[in-house]
Amino acid sequence: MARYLITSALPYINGIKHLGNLVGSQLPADLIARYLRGRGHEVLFLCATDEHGTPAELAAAKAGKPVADYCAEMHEVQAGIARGFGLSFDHFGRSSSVQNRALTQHFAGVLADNGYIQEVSEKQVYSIDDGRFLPDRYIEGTCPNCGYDKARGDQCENCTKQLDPTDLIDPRSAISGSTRLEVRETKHLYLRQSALKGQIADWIASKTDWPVLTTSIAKKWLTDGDGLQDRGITRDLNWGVPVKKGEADWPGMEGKVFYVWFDAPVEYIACAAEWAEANGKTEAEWERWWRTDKGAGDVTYLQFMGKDNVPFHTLSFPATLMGAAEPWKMVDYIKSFNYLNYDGGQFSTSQGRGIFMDQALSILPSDYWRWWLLSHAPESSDAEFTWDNFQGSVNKDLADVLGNLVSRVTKFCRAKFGEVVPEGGSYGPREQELIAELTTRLRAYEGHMQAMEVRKSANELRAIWVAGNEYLQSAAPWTVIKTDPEQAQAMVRLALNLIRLYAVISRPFIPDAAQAMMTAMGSDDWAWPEDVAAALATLPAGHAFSVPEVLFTKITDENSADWQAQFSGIRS
RNA sequence: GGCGGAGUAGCUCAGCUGGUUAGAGCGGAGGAAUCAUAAUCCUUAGGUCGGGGGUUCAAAUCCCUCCUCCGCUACCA
Repeated sequence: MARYLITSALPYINGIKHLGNLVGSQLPADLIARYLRGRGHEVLFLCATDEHGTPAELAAAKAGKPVADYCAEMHEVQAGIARGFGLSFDHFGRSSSVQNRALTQHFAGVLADNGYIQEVSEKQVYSIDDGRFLPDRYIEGTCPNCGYDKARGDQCENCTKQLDPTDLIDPRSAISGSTRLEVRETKHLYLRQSALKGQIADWIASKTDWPVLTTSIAKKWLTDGDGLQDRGITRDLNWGVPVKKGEADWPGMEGKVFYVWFDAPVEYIACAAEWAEANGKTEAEWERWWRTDKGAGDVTYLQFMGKDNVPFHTLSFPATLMGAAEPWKMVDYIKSFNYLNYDGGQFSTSQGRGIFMDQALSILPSDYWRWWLLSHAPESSDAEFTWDNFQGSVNKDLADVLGNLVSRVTKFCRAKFGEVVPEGGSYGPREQELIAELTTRLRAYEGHMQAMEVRKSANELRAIWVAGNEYLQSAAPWTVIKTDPEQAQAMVRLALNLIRLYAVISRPFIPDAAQAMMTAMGSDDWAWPEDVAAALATLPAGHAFSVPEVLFTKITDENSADWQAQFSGIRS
C-alpha cells in the first residue's frame, strides 16, 4: 500500500466554473484519487477555493457585499457543486484560511532570511476615483499601434501587441471608467527566482516522465530571453494575506498583501492543516503528508491542472519551496490538460458561453458529465464539446452498453429464477475465455490509470463492458435455458457477478451508477478484482439481489436540441 | 513575432523509439438474436495519414518548407 497526495488546481472564487475548468483539473484528479483508493492505497485528496486578488474584490463590489462575505458564500456554492459532481476531496479548503495566512507569511519570512527576497521600488498606475492601484489589464485605452479603443494595459486584444499601461492613449480605469489616473511610486517584494534558476532547471530536467505539455512550458520559461525572471509577490490591495516576515511586521510593506499566485499554491499545504483541524487530527497527522522529515518521505505527490497553470506549478511554487530550504514535499508528477472548447468556440465565463457546473447538474446526473468529460479529456490537444457527440456517447456507452447490460441480466434472472443468484451448473470454456479476456483488459486498464492516461482508461473500461455483452450474446442463456437450465443458471450467476465487478472498476468514472449497481447486487464488497475468477465468485448461489431502476435514461433528440439552444447564448 | 500543441475514415480519437494489407469507438450498410432501456452481437464499406520536397530498401512516423487551427508570451487567475 502506497501513499498518494493529490491536489487539483484551485478554482478561483469569482463565480461558478464551467465544464472546461472542471475537466482540466478537479475531475481527473478525482478520477485518480478514487482509483488509487479503490486499489487500497492511502490517499489525501485536497482542493480549495483561491480567494484573493483583484477579481475577487471587484466581484464582491459588483455583488454589493464585503469581499470576505462574498468569498464565504461563493466557497459554499462551489463546495456544494463539487459534492454534486461527486468530487471526493478529503478537504475542500479556502486560501483565505488562517492556516494559509500563517504559512504564506512563514514562507516569505524564510525566503527573506535566505536572501531570496528583494525589495523593489516601481511605478504603478493609481486610480484616484477607484482609490486603488490598477493591475495593467484593468487599464483600458486606445492602442498606439492599431488604434483599437479598448486595448488593455498589458496587451492589445485587437493587434496582440504587448503594451505598457503608459503606452495607452487616453487611458482610463476599466473598473470605473475614470480617467483620473496617475503613476505612483510603490514598493514591492520580489522573489529572486533568477537565483534559483539552475536548481529549478536541474529539477525539471530530472522529470523525464512528465507530459510534454508540462515540461515544454516549464523549459520555455526557464530559457526564454534572459531566463527565469524575478517575480513580484506583493500587491497594493486590501484583500489578501497581509505582508509579514513570518510573524513579524515588514517595515515599509504596511497595508500590502501577497500576490495571489504566491499564497495560492501554499494553500495546497495549508489545506492539509485545515483538513487536520476539521477532522480533529493533530499537526503531526498532516505534516506526515507534507514534511519529508516527518513521514512524507514515502508520499507520491500528484498535481492536476490546466496548461495555463503550469508555469506557477513548475517554477514559482517550486522556487518558493526550494528557496525556503525546508524539507517540504515537492511534486512528483504534474498532469496538465489542454482546453475543452464548446461547440466551435471557447467556453467563456465572461460571456456566459457554454455549460457551467451548476447548470450541468440541473439537467443531468453527474455521472453523465463525468463519463463524457473524462472519456474526452483534452490530453493530447484541445477537445471539443458538442451536443451531438455528448448525446451519442452517453446514450451508447452508458445507457446501451452498460445500463442495458445490467437490465437484461437482472430482468432475465428475475423472470426465470427469481431475485437470487441461481446455483446450477458450472463455468466452462466460454466462461474461462471471458475471464481471460477480462483479466487482460483489466490489467491494461490498471496500467492506463496508473499512468493517468484518462482517455485510454475510459476506452479500456468501455471495452470491458462490451466484453460482458459479447459473452452474454454468445452464451445466450435465453436459448440454453430451454435445453439445459442448469447451464443457463451458471451463465446468469456469472453475469450477476460481472455487474458487481463492473461496479467496482467503474466507480472512479461513474460513482453514483456504480453504487446503484452494487446496491442492486445486495453487496458492499468493493474489493478490487486482483483475481478476476475469484471476483466472479463473490456473490454465491442463493444470494439475493434486486432489479435496479434504469441506470441511465437516454438523452432524446429533443433534449439535445433544447439544451443546445439554451446554452448557446448569454447565461441568464 | 517567439515558444509549444494539433492537423489520420462522415464524427471523436489511437498509432508517430521508421517495417507485414493504417487501427478503435460512434455514425452508415447488411445479417443474427429476441434476455434487455428497439437496448445487444457479428460482418462490411469508408482514408493519396493538411500540401510540397527530401533521407531511406522502407515514412502517418525522421529532416526541410508551406498552409490551417489552438494555447502561452511573465501585473487576470
